[in-house]
Amino acid sequence: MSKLLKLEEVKKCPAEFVLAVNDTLNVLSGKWKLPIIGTLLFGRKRFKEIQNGIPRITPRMLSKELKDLEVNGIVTRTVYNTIPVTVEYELTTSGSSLDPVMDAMITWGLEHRKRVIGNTNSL
Amino acid sequence: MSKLLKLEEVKKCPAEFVLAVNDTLNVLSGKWKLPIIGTLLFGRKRFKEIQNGIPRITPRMLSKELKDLEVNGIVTRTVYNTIPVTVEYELTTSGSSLDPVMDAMITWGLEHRKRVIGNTNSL
DNA sequence: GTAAGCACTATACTAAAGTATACCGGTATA
DNA sequence: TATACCGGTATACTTTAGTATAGTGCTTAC
Repeated sequence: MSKLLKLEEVKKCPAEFVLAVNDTLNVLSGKWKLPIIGTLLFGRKRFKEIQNGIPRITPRMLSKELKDLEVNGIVTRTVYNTIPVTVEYELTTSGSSLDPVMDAMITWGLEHRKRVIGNTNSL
Repeated sequence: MSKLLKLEEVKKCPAEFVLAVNDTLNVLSGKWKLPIIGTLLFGRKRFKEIQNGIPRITPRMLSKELKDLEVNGIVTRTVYNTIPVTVEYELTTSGSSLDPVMDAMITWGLEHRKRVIGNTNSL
């Protein structure tokens, strides 16, 4: 397998296609992933800073989701042994490079709203 | 508000940004949405055809997800009064235009796999 | 008249995701 | 000594997502 596959070729291969899209979807799925990633797009932040930036999130969920993002290689967790300890979270390369995916989603979401939700006056 | 917003401007507006990305995410989230959309990318299909194309899906879930996709404007449902009735599902403009989003996801997913899952030999 | 196919629906269940509330050890401040 | 901040964890709960299994009304095929 060559080190760089063209998109067109991948699309002919449903297995790899599905795996890759699923990876992306899994990383972003859940109620709080997007707010967290969004917050970290503005730079590294501490636990409480993230929590304060996201209105109704509980520490349990924030902790859980940050762990999730960490094991998935989206954020890094750095502990400084200050007194008391300071913990900072930061997006990895993978995390930051979600930007084009988000862009595509924004574009689609806006277009879709114009087409559908604009017509029917629901939601 | 002008009829066409530049992406850069939208990004400065967290509310609209989050709404649009959430729309996209909601449309794609769930275990069976992607397989269903994927199947329909190859053209309009009947209920049983979709079911046969997606290994372990139950008619309940297929029915539920198709309804979901329909009310979200991703697929259309057409009933032909043949004997017995024929029902066909087809992607709408919005449904078909998910392509660039998927492309972005494939690209990110593949890159991410190379970076992370390639390193640690897990999953 | 029995069975099978189509396009589903109904009921009941399990599992996963998310919430609420309280608490931990350490430190520093009043 | 009492309170509060930091970065969380523990326990119990509710809600949502998904599964299992059976059945519906209609029709044609045997």
